[in-house]
Amino acid sequence: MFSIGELSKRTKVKVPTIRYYEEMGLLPEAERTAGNQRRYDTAGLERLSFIRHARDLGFSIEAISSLIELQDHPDRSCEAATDIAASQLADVRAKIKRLKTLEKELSRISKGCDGDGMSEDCYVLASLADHGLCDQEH
Amino acid sequence: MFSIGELSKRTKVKVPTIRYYEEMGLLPEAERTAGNQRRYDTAGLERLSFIRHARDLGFSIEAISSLIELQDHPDRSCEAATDIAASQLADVRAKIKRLKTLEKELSRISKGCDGDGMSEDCYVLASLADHGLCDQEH
DNA sequence: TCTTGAACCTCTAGCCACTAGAGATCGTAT
DNA sequence: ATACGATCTCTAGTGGCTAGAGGTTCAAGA
Repeated sequence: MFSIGELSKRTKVKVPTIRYYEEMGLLPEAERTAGNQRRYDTAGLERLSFIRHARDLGFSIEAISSLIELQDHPDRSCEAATDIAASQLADVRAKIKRLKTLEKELSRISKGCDGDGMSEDCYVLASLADHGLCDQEH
Repeated sequence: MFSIGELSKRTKVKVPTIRYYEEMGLLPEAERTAGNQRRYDTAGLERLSFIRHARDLGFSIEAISSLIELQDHPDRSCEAATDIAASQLADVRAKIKRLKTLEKELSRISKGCDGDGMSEDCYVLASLADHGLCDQEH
């Protein structure tokens, strides 16, 4: 049994975040000492590691909630879990696509400036003021 | 002179968002009718278009604030504006990089499942539980 | 001129996933 | 026994809006 600080160190999840996860129902309510401090065992450690890994991969708290539920009901869990992962993947791909469009536009705008600093018309500002100067929609 | 609703239609920025921008200082306080309703002219329209375009490109409210200040002080503005745009570009590129790592990992995890749905060990759940199964850090 | 009714006003609260801080209590080492 | 770091709960703040309540104003039609 170890403290929340120890759990935090081992998982690299900050202490208030652990409490937040408990409040959100991602972690079961921890056992307490006589003095009301939380104590954890390896089960808690594993669950928090799972949560952290999923968060790192961009899964929402809600999605993680679903995944945790699925862990507890192994029948049909794989299909549903794969769905959630696939949806997360689609999300990530959509974000990449959008960001690539932005990258193109921003690098075009940035390059447009001659770096002179003395020109009375700044291409960056002009581009932002007038969407017509853009290559694509974004 | 036109109403906030008209401005909203022309810029495709929602009415509460316009009020929010005013509160945040991105838009100057609008003139008012005798009955306290906001009225705008083309100057307001242009500034809001600028803001919307910059937001679409992912600039933060704070960055836009700086850009607007620069508009009003044309000396040295180009250098500073280019800096802000470059920093935004770097941000976007960093995000793309991170998302690409996630994409790889997620597609690997998703493919790991045989789609059977009957296997007692779900690869998605196993992968999330054990970071050691991952190819890379993320 | 009067009456609708859509558009407007302000204010508060909610979203997500935390983060920060106050002020009090606990646990452990000396 | 004391010190002091770790923990507790609670509230509020972050960014960039969005939603809703409850009240007022504007403009068009009768």
